[in-house]
Amino acid sequence: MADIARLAGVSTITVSRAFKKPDLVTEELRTRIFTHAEKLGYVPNRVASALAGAPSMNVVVLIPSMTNMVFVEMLAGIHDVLHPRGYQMLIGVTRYSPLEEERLLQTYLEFLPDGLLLTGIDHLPSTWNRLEALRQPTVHMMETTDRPGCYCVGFSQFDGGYAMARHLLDQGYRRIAFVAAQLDPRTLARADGYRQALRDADLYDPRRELLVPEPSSISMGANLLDQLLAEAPDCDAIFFCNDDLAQGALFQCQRRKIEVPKQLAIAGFNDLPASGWTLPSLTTIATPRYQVGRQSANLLLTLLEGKQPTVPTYDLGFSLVTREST
Amino acid sequence: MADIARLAGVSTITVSRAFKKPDLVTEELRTRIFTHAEKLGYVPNRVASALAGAPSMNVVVLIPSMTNMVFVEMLAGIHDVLHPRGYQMLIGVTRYSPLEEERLLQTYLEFLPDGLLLTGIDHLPSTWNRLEALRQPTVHMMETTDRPGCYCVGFSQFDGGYAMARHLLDQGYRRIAFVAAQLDPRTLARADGYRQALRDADLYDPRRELLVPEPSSISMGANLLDQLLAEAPDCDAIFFCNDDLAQGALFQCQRRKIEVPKQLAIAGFNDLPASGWTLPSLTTIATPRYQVGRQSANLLLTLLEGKQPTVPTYDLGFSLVTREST
DNA sequence: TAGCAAACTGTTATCGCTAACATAAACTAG
DNA sequence: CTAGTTTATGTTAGCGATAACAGTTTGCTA
Repeated sequence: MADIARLAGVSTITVSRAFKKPDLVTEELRTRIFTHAEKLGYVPNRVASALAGAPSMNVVVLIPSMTNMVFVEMLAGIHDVLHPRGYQMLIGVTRYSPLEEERLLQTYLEFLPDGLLLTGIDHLPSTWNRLEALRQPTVHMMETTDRPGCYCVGFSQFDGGYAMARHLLDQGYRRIAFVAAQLDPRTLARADGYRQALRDADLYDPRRELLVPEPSSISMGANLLDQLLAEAPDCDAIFFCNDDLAQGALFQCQRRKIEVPKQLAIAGFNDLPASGWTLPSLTTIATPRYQVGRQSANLLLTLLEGKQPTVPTYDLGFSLVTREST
Repeated sequence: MADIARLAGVSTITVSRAFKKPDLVTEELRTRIFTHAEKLGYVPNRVASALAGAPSMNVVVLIPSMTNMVFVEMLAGIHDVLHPRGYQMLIGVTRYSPLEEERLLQTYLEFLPDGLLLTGIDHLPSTWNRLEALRQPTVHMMETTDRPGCYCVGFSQFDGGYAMARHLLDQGYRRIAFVAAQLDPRTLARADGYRQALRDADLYDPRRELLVPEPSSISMGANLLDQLLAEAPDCDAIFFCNDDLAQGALFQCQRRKIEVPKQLAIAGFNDLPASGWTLPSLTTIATPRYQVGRQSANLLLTLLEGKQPTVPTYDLGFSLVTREST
């Protein structure tokens, strides 16, 4: 920067301004500065920039897992909004642990992020306290809450669970099971929605619930189908907490020659790309995770500009996708 | 830091050392320093640290796409190695464009990364030049090359394509088609492998190739199956350039009541989790993308420590997974 | 045309930390 | 017991940029 300044016959602050606040510098000087910068192969130093008080252009993004497509698509949405605005994501993986989240937060604050994007609203009390003390804005993704002063973008996982259970009831199923793995807060909220719907219809039976803490996957879905049918062979529909499990169950039904939906209905959650193509195609809840990412990033950008968003919470909803499996 | 130093009755450099080079500070002082740091809620400032010459602890990772599970799993591997060592990933998405890659490189260098992880070896000449001029080490992922001074971790995409075509020939198929989308360099290398194998068997026929530049997906796989069978109805096997397309084709075959592999064999590439579960299960090439991520990160760490790795290139290979679809 | 505001550029003082060198104390060898 | 070495800490001087304030010039109004 000093070199450019010397060659262009200006002070370094003018070079700085030519790049960061171009309208404060006359066009002539600006072009002169840019010419010399080009010639010298100048690469601005964001680290120095951040130390001197400019925004670091870093945004911390904490997600539970990087191998779960749902969060990856959310990441893609965030990236598509932040990248054109010059922001970098610092991605942290909490492995579904609030404690790990707290640790990551601690570490990432060292990078002077301009803002934070966290998954979910189930943080440790100490995490909440720290977040409130920060001057950096935070947006919580994938769920909604009424907690005051908390910005979030998501949808009601409970309502999603309720809607699917309601759909199964509407289709005439009466012995509806719920199967879940990777029991994170969102999964549990879906379970609560399911329970409420079945209780409302006076058809709830805890023996038709199968919850395991292991990570979910297609093969886990196949396993859990077998396990559930062994324990509760009379059920006529199974609501899986996500499409991975449901797809695994569908494949296993094909192998076991269980006719879906005739003998057994299968439903999932999330609407992954393959879910419309399986045989039978999978009834599921389509969730707007890419949009959650985009909207969260946009909300954060609003906050970073110091503006007050019109509302603190965006409920992006979900939609029931009725297909052949129910 | 100055506050801690004052309270602990030492100079700031000693505080710095207590954190960064603990063995240079007596245990007594160290505990005194840590106690006060804790009490004050001290959060180190990595930005200042990087400006003063310490490593920035940032590693730039450029991948073509964030919605392709192959690259995401590679990312996961990188993350699993770098995170425990305190490094952050700055993730850039090139959208399969070398030009965009060059631009991203330019931008990310502003963050003073300690090292770079790039996907593939097809960079612009200007990108290669710039990389060679950098003092930061670079590792190229997913492919291998003999280019001198170039570190890479991957496997031969050509050999993968060849191996699958060879497998189909061995199974007795004689009219083997190749279908690809998203024509990136790795896909084209697989195509070359396929061609070579068929030419070696004197069975190559360009009319059985269908290459489209659009992104690949399950539904694209279904489309391309229809398209190929319309143009070349006599083929007895189709080698899809990846499992997404192959899965889409399998689903479409089920719908069209085309018996796989009796009437038509289907093969893919990558071995995605679902590929072992489809009906019929999918013959494919299992690629070590998670391991490529891990090994690349490890190689980079070696270089970051200033050590010379034993070899510049790691060929992690691949394996043919023979299943029901062929 | 005085008087003042707006537009542009410059000066100075950091931001928080660490490299490099300097010093002091403790140890070692012959 | 001296001289050289090691170990532990301190001093000084930046790293490369920007904020805040200070000039200087230009333009406009009455």
